[in-house]
Amino acid sequence: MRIGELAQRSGATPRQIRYYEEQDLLISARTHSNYRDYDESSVETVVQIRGLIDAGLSTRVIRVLLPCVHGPGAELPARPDPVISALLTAERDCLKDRIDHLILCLDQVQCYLDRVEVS
Amino acid sequence: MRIGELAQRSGATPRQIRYYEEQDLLISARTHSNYRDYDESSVETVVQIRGLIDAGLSTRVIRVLLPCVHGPGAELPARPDPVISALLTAERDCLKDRIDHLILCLDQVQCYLDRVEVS
DNA sequence: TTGAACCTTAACATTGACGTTAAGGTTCAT
DNA sequence: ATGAACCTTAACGTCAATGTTAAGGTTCAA
Repeated sequence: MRIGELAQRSGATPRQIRYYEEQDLLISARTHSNYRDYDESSVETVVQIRGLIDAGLSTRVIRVLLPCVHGPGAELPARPDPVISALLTAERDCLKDRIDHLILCLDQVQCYLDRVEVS
Repeated sequence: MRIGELAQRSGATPRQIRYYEEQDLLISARTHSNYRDYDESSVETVVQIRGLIDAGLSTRVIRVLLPCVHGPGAELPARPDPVISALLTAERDCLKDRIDHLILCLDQVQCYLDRVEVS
């Protein structure tokens, strides 16, 4: 599929998709006329990226996370890189903190809404 | 306390604190010499703001959330504004999605780390 | 075969959340 | 009473993620 369809189906803009490719989060084949050509799995990938970016992660971090975020069946690196592992461990801790904070925030917002609703 | 102390105790920079004030997330009294003057509760507030911004929320959203995020004992508006409520409801749903996404991501990163660790 | 709707690269513009610098006033220990 | 360490406003710089525009090539239905 071409970039327009991928954009529609993933909820991103073509500009964003091109940017993600530029940042090495995504690759594309090319048609004979140099149009980007995507397969079905790209939709899922772009949705993933959008979710992570919306969650506040940078493309730099996503670049590292993404290969590990394709389900428990994803390919493992032949020789696991300790630098990557350290980076991911740090990022995991960061994610935990972020999640805790958001949950706290969510609870408080919900609490507020409950009180307003009832009154 | 003055801005330097608040910065130290909250873990923010003076620049950030001034920015939050500019964005109406924070207010300050002034000394006779026009220095910003904060009370103890400001520390907590700035920490809150930092957490929310780190979590990916914008100051525009935080401006609405913040009055509702001061614990279950916070003051309720005299006449609850339906526009605010709607905004908060939308933001709550957004937070839920964000949290779900992050948890999924965390699980996958953890799963990856587990597999690398064991090998 | 043409024109509307797509695609390409390149480049400049914008936005949010700051950092940094400049030019000056304040506080306080010595 | 002075100098270091604070504070003020104002303004310009930066960075990531994206919008926007320009100048063109491609596809396809009428």
